[in-house]
Amino acid sequence: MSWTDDRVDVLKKMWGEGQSASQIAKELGGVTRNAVIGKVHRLGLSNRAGSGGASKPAAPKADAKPKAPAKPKAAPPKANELVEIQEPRTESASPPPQPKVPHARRQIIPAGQPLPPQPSANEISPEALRKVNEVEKTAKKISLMELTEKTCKWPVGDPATEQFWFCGLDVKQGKPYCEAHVGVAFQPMSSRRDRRR
DNA sequence: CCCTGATTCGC
DNA sequence: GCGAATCAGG
Repeated sequence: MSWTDDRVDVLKKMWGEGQSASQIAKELGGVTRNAVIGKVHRLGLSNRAGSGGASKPAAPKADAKPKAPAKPKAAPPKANELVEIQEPRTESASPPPQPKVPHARRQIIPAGQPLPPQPSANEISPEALRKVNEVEKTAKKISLMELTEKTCKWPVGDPATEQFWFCGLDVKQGKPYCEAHVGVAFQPMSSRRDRRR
């Protein structure tokens, strides 16, 4: 495969959108992410700015924020616009939505066997715990059979009841759990030491 | 282990 | 110009 004009076009577009080199490579096909990165450099748009020209050495402030949406597809209508703040609580006093699942986390753990890591008296960062609780709401709640090498295997609930499922979110690479659950699963472990090759 | 981009250097 | 190998970091 060679860098035809339109392929370079796709490259530029995607790179501009903040797509990763590997994603671009996948999209294009026939090239590796290395090829993409190499090309990106040769095109001189290594710095996710490219547009405009004015290649500035960039400010020393290397502050990369999580990419801005940047969807200049449609020109934003400007001028006289009234920002109307919709007061969420008008006359429509709809009953409080209760997607609340009969979860209810008891203090006592029924199981008698190798229940999962389940945080005990351990001191886990409140941040991590907060995150987990949040994750449990958005969890995919998959079943045992649906577990794969890439799904969080963090169990929720009591296996003896119907309210039992596995998190199922994307794992945190290598780990058996998603990011949040890895957090409470094993915080310890000495920090990774310098990995020399 | 997975992934990112950056660089190098033989082709 | 190209991109695999390698580097450096998350």
